[in-house]
Amino acid sequence: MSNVADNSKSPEKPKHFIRQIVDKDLASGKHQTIATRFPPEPNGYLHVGHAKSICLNFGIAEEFKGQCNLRFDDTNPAKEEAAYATAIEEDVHWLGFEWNGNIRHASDYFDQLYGFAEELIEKGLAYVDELTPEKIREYRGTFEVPGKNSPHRDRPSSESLDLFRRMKAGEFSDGQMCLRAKIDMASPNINMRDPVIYRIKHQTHHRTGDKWCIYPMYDFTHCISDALEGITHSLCTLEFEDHRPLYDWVLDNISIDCHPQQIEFSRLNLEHTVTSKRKLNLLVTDKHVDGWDDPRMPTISGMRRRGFTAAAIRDMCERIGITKKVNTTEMGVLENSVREDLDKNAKRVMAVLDPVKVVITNYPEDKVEQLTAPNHPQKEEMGVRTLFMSKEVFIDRADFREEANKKYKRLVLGKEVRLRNSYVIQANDVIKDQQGNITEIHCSYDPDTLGKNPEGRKPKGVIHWVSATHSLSATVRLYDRLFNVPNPGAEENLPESLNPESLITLSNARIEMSVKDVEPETRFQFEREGYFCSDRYDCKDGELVFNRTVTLRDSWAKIENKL
RNA sequence: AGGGGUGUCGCCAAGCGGUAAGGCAACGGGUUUUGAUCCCGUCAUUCGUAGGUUCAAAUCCUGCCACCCCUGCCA
Repeated sequence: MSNVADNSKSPEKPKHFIRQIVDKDLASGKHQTIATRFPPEPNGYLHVGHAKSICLNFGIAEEFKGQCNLRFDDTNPAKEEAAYATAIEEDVHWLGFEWNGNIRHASDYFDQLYGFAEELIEKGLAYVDELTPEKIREYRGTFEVPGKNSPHRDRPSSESLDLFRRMKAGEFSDGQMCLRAKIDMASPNINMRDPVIYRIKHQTHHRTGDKWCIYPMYDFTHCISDALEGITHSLCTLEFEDHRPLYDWVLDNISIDCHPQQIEFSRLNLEHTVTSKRKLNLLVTDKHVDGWDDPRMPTISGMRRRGFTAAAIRDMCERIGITKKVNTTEMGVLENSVREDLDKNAKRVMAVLDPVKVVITNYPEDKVEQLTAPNHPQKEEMGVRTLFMSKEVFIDRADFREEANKKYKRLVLGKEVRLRNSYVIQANDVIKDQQGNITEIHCSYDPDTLGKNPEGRKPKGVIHWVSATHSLSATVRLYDRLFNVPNPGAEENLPESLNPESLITLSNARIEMSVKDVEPETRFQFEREGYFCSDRYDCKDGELVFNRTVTLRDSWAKIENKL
């Protein structure tokens, strides 16, 4: 659907602080052109929080006619897999962004990174430490207590160099030694207390295979990768604020002629969802959901399958803005963004989710009429579709009551209602089974009400329907929020706050014929119900499966609750 | 001997010394063959708080308070 950014008619975007910085850097001539990057670690699926970062990085590059790289931060072979990388690429593309040139990998720079490490050693700014991980932690000190120097801190750089080369050659085992930057064990910033920059890991890397058994740490890798790629603005989340001095220290102390500016912004938090990789993983592993792309998951692939459009996700990211404040966005913002997109772009169709049979007693037995209905009430250019009218139709159980107050505008015994895009009918009789469940409603119709109101009156309600004989059976999955609490991430026991009704599967739904050969991932508005999307995987071979993306706004529910 | 950040409406968020934008939500009303959409209207005398500077302060200064992040050979 609408996968292309529609920025054309948003006259002025809010100037958040990062745009202001970029503006200023361009105006002052600090940069002729800007370069950003989106640097995921290929160890999980992208989620809505990443979408914010993707939109920021790619968006700002696009806006200022710069470029944005896609770079996999693959420095920890123990956690990373090629399969994740493939999924990430697909998600970024689907969101509507194009990266600059080839995909980059931190692992592409392993040779250069190694060279810079040797340079630091030669300058006396890094040393090989043989303290155990436990000892390193102990020597690091605490927030209140300064750390103390490792006994190996002042060994000759020639010795460190030799040891570092032997580390690389595979002479030592994991954890036996590591390379540390020599900065300041007494720094109030713990990241500056001689951070480890290389560690030994006898582990096959998904791209470099067994070439390396030592791998650089994030703090050493990220800034150099940025510099090597000529990144001008390195945008990251708040928790890296304390790492910025280290980012700058590394670039200031190696022979490199580029020094990107790291700028931090706050992550996205969405009410009723979690975005921690660990928690998302738990949901999948413990089968609380049906995989990473379950439509209830806040992953990009999950939201896609649910029916959210890329444009809607981008729109939400624009609306929430960029600041350094800790924030929690209400679901309403995302929902508003999808509704706005889908209202404009989704074809309308009628589907009866919980069918009850209506027999139109005065309608000729074998007559089948073909009626024409617009695909969109406001957009004529979206064309029309054919509806089949017959003696027996289905309506939704919720649209009929034997008796009701005047607020209820649907079918009531003895009263009239409009069948949308068809005739006005009147309910005359109700047939029930032994348990008292309604099995049939007998109605009469007014043949002179097609496209016009009955003489002298106007039915107050309109309900949707499908022909009992000329309609299709469908499975409809009603999704709702995965968690009942606003901030599930803060919950001690995550599964306890799961919403038991996050998925309701209706297998007896009926839908109009026009949808017969629907392609997967087609979005519709089921009139009076909500926006639905044919399932990307399960809707095939004539089997119709739809996922509810979001309901329509429901002011009736509010009225009803007040009654 | 701690350090780094952040506080403007229920939720986001502009504002950058000249007298509180906007969006979402909410609440009224109108149009409507979707209780949808659309339209119209209401919604911060006050910016964490206490002082100070100034003709003028959300914006500058000082003190206090609250919240978030940091002690992986994770990113």
